[in-house]
Formats: sequence, C-alpha cells, structure tokens
Amino acid sequence: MGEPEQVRGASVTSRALSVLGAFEGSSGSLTVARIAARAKLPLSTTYRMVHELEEWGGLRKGSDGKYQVGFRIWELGQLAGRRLRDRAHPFLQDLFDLTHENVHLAIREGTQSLYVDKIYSSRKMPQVSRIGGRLPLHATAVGRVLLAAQPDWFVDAYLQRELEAPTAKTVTDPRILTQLIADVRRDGYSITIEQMRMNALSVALPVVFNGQTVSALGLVFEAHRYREVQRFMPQLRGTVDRIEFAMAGRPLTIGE
Amino acid sequence: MGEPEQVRGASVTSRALSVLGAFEGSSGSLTVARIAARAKLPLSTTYRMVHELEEWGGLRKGSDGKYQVGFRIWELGQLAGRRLRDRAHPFLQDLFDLTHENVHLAIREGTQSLYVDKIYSSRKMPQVSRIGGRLPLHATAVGRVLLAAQPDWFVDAYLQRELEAPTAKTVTDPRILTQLIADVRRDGYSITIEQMRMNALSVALPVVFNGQTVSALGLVFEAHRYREVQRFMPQLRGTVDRIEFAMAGRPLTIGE
DNA sequence: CAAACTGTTCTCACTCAGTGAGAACCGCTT
DNA sequence: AAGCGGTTCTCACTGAGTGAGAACAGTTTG
Repeated sequence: MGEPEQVRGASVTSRALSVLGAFEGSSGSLTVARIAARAKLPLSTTYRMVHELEEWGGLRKGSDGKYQVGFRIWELGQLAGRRLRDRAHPFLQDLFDLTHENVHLAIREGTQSLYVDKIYSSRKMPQVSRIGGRLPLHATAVGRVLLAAQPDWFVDAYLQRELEAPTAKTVTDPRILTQLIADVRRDGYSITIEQMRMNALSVALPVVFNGQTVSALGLVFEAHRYREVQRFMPQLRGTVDRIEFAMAGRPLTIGE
Repeated sequence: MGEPEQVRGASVTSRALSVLGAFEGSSGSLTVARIAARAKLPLSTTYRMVHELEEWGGLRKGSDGKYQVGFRIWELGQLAGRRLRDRAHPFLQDLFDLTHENVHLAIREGTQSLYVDKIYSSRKMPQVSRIGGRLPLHATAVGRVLLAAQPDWFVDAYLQRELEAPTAKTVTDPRILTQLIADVRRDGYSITIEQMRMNALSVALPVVFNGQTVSALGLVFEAHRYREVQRFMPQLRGTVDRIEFAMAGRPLTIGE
C-alpha cells in the first residue's frame, strides 16, 4: 500500500536506537516531530523514547525546545577505540608542532574512512574532514592506505561500485585505482593530489599493530607545495614508529 | 529478602541504556557476564541487549570475545556540544602553540567539571584530567570558575556536601571556599595550587555566551612556576575573547 | 480574529514483544 | 572427570510497549 515503512520486527531497543540514529547526518538540533520522521516512528512512540533518552542523559532539550545529542553519549563515545586514540594523540600533537600542517588519524569503517583524531589551529581550518566525519576510501591518502590494507576481494568489490568524484581530478577508474593501490602496498605510503579538494595534497602512512593496519596517519597541505613531501616523510615515518611502539606498550596513563 | 535490586518499572529502553552505562567507569572491555553484573540485569536479558547493540554498532566484540563501546556511539557523541567544541578548538590549539602548556576546556555537568577538549603533547602528558573525564568542581581552577558561575543556592548546596581532598593541600572548608568563589566572581579568573595534584598549578577563565558562562578555559603547569601566571594571563584572556567572538558568529565550517 | 498549520503532550484498551529461569554447550583449569 | 566461568538458546507466560487519536499551545495566514 506504500506506507508500511518501519515495518515490523522492530524491537523496542532498535526503536530507541533509531531515535539516536535520527541525529546522524543532519546534525544540530531536531524537534520531536522531525526525529519521528527521520526515525520512521509514530509520533507518540518517538515522544516516549525521546523522554526516556533525555532522562538518561542521551539527549538534551535545548532552550528552543529542540533536542540535541547529550554529553552522556559523548562521554560514552570517549571509551570507543580509546587505546588507539590515547596512545596516538600525543605524537600527532608532536608532529603538528614540527610541521604546523593539518594532521589526521583515520580508521576504516565499512567503505569509508572515519577521522578519529585531527590536529589543526585557526591558521588552517580543516576543509573537508572533521573529527567524527567520514570520507570515501579512494579519494584521500589515508583512505587509500586503509583500502590497500584490505584483501583483494574487498578492494575489487569496493572499486566495482559507483565511485564519487569530489573534484574534477578525482580518479574513479577502477583499473587505474587498482594500480595505485598496488603502488601504496609496494611503497608503504600514499600521496594524493586534488582528489578530495582542489589545491589540497595529502600524504599518509599506515599504522600497524599486531601485523594489522589499524589506522592511517596523514598530513594535508597545499598542492603547490608538493616538493615538501620529502621533507615531511621522515617526520611522518618517525611519528608512526612512535605510535606503533606506544600501542604495543603497557598503559602509561591513569585509568586502565 | 535482600535481592530484588534491579526492582521494577525498568523499561526496555532503560535496560538497554544500563548495558551501555555498564561501560562507564570501568573502561576497556567487558564480558557479557560482567556487563550483566554491572547493569544489574539477568544474564539472558543482557545477552539479548548486547547483541542488539552490537548489530547496531553501539558495541563491538573484540577478538578476545569481550565487548567494547563501538565507534557508532563515538560518532554520535561527536554531535554533542559540537558548537562549543568546534568553535573553541582552533583557539585552544593556538594557545598551546603559544605556551606549550596543557590547555583545557571544561563544562559543568551536575556537580563535576567535564573535560570536553584538551591539548597536550608527549612532553607533558596529562596527569589527572582526560578528555571525557570528570573532576570535582572545588579542586581545580576550571571547576571553581564553573562553580562561581552558578547561583548562590547551588554553590551553598555543593559546599555543604562531603568534599573530597585529592591532595593534602586541597581546601575543603566550606567557609574558605565560599570566600574563594567570591574572589573568582570579583576577579573573573581562578588560580589553584596543588589542589588536585601536588606540584601542579592551574589558571582558568570563564567563557561567556549569551550572558551565560558556558565553559571554562584553563592552563596547567608546574606549581613552582607560579610567577609565570601573569605572563600567560593576557594570552588566556585573548583566547577567551576569540572563542566568545567565534561562538557568536555564523558557522564557518562545513555542515552547520 | 477565526481558521489553518505545526508541533507537543497525554490517555487508554489491546496485544505482541520482552522476559528470565533454566538447560545445553564450550573451553579452560585442577 | 569433575568443576568452573563463561556463552548461547529455548519457550511458555504476561505486563510493558504500542500508537491512534484527543486535547492543547503557539504562530502564521487570509
């Protein structure tokens, strides 16, 4: 009939999670009605859910009556992937001190790279990637490093799909990309020029732990400065070494 | 009988949230059995919940079979208080570049300060506060600034309780603290010495938006360098000004 | 200023999804 | 081979969740 949508088998928990999921994408604040629409739930159900989540601290009602994600979720989120983020962070900061270029650390989540940490100052605000943000795997240096770490069947399947082209220069031809991925595997690093944004260049290296590429460390700066890549490479290499060493060690910080 | 515990009126949603809440405090990974114990839920119920959360991406099963908070929660959390964190961050980094001392930004959550951002490198690892961590309001400079912004009834109620003393020097006498809070209100800043950790000094200023203290900006360094406070003060002041200005403006970054 | 919207809050009888005791199972240690 | 700590799954019972809809509130419109 065209309107069952949020069909059946929807467990209470999944409904509650749908409410939270409604905030993904369209950030900022939402009215109960809009949450209901995005979560594809009846208004009264949404209303109840929202209140329960609010009471718990998962949602927060703004002064305008709209709801936002609450700090309790944020706090909980800080526990995710803590080992990697905690161990890596100080060295990312060291690298920034050295280079004063945008530094980032990303992991793979499905078919995208997820930016888990990022260092930047007010001089060079990030343009496309943000902490907690996602970008496609084929159009950034960190993405290609993460893609290159996957088995062939994954890479092939990834490249088989319709690939987005954020700039006019973005490579989307599967055959060329296959070659580029092979290069990344051989060289142990990736350099992309104007693939995600014009006038931007990025370099990235894999961070390996227990024989697995767990994340990618990258640097982004203006494309015309491509000659400086060689200057940054040893610093990137050194940073990765330190992160990998720190990952292996026992905890140094307080609390677990 | 002595064993009702997780009595009644427990909604399904609240149970699911209890499962997530089980990860608060004892970070790292938990077995299903331990989650059940912490959440005070029957094992089979917990089992079901955990699976549903895992499927959604809220929990992640590690290679050791234990569960951890998943990145989906982390991503969601990035939406909480985004305005403040996004606008303030670049200026915190600028301040760090200038001073190379630990910089932090905290908000008040209940009777504690919650550290929402923090800049540090490998040279000076944070000792007590961590991003996503909480500390009492009376024992840090940021905490006192946040406390001073509250109405008298709140301050009085807060000071009436049993106050923890992390160091031998921590002031817990309500009368002295009342005076110190008055000083903070008069001066517009707070300086605490060895209140949270020996050999540590912290300075903090309030960040005001729409006439409300929304957070506190702080700097921490070694107690014996207390003379340098005056050197840092104008830099702190300038950073706060820039944050407040940025908070007022329209979004500069992508995606509202 | 009434009518038409858009959104919020709440009620209530029905019923289906959630429940949790318990059994089976799986690796370990001793 | 018995014990232990953990996981996974089943199933009959029932009360918690459901959602249509009514009442209400605020704001836009002709």
